[in-house]
Amino acid sequence: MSAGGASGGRGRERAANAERPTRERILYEASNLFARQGYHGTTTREIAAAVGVRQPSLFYHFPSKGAIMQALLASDLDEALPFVLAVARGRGPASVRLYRYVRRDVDHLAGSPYNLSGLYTEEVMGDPEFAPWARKRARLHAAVEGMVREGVTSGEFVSVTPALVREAIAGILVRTLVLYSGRPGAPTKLGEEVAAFVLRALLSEPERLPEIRRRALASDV
Amino acid sequence: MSAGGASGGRGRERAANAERPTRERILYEASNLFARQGYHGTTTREIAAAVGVRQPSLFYHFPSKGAIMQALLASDLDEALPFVLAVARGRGPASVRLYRYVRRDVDHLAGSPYNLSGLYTEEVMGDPEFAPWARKRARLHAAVEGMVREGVTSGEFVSVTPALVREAIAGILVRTLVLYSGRPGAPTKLGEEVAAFVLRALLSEPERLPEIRRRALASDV
DNA sequence: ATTATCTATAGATCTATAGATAATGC
DNA sequence: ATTATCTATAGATCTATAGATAATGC
Repeated sequence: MSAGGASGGRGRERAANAERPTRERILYEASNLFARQGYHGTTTREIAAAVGVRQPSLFYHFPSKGAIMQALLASDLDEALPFVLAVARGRGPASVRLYRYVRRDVDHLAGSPYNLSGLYTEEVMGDPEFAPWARKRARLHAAVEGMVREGVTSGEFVSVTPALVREAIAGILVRTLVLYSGRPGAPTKLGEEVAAFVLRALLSEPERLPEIRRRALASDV
Repeated sequence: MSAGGASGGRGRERAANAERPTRERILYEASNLFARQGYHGTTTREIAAAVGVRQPSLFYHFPSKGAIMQALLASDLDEALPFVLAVARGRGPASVRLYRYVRRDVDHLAGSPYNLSGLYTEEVMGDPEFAPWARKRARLHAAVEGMVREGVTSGEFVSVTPALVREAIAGILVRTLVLYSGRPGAPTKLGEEVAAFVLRALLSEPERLPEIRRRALASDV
């Protein structure tokens, strides 16, 4: 992900520094500070200090503080949203598709080089500056809610309030992120465990879980 | 709360205003702004505007912006923590106790006059100014994790990572709060639905849920 | 005298810009 | 010439204090 370069042919950014490019380090340190202190609770001075440069140097790499957040949002949503939409529209039982979504999202989030747990807070999602990402996030949530609703309609899932479950899933993802994002030591089967937790909570016949898990694995390429 | 009469003769707080005391309105409006914009993303000027007073007037009622947050934290934690500790230490199966905790916490949070969903964010819990409340919150989490661990040990619950489930439960509570706190229209059985969701996810024998629910109801006074 | 508000503003930030400086690439 | 950093600082906040003002209670 990092190797290819996000924006085409930059090619000479390692001028005075043989290690990771400053731009990457800004994103990394900012993501950790946003996670711990919130977006508005983090100053550009703190980000710069964590990176080891002076505060104005950030603005050589990003036009504004908000642009740092937007780069982090893009790094997650531009990959996560297409996947969820594809899974949600796919064929097969809602249970298998929801399992695939949860497992993949957890592993993707936990495996990110950044700590993404400060991105999907109300202070960010409710800020007009980030409205385009809030809309993407809403589409993702709608897709999840749709899968839950399908499962309830077909009888695969017990009778639950889809909107409530959608939020519950979002809450689980965000908090497991708080525990494990960016740090090592995350259980290798984190995605499996969280997906199993969610599916057990929903299935009318929980004994189907191993079968669902098998089918989800089979549909990965 | 005490409605109706043109102007009652309670204390002397109704000096120039027959409605709810300014202090209460500050807490109410601040809680909504904190929920939508975060603590650091909300200015004292915005709080004052929502209340309908000038910015410095807030400081007649609270010594600082942080004191507003602390009053909100106290309104929740000073009631929630003793309850969880009592339930966690109580006798009976872990399943019944966890059910009671989740149901009661959800209903308590959703029924609060304030919107409490902006309180338990990292930007607040990680701020040294609110460290005493973060510690109370940590004790609450430890009690929840303890109940999960007991259930796993006794075989009542399937084999899960207690710390992960503790965070998942916290995430579910926070997000359902985002949906329903402060507003009307919350399902009357919100606490029951969320508690059932969590217990289904954990129980080795999900068919025990109705029995657990019955026993939880019975142990309420 | 007490309660509750207001206007005015001090002092401390915080983001972002301007312009200088140094190192590398051609 | 380009890349990347620095110092200095402008301009816009934001929290909190000082002191005036008005209404009510005794």
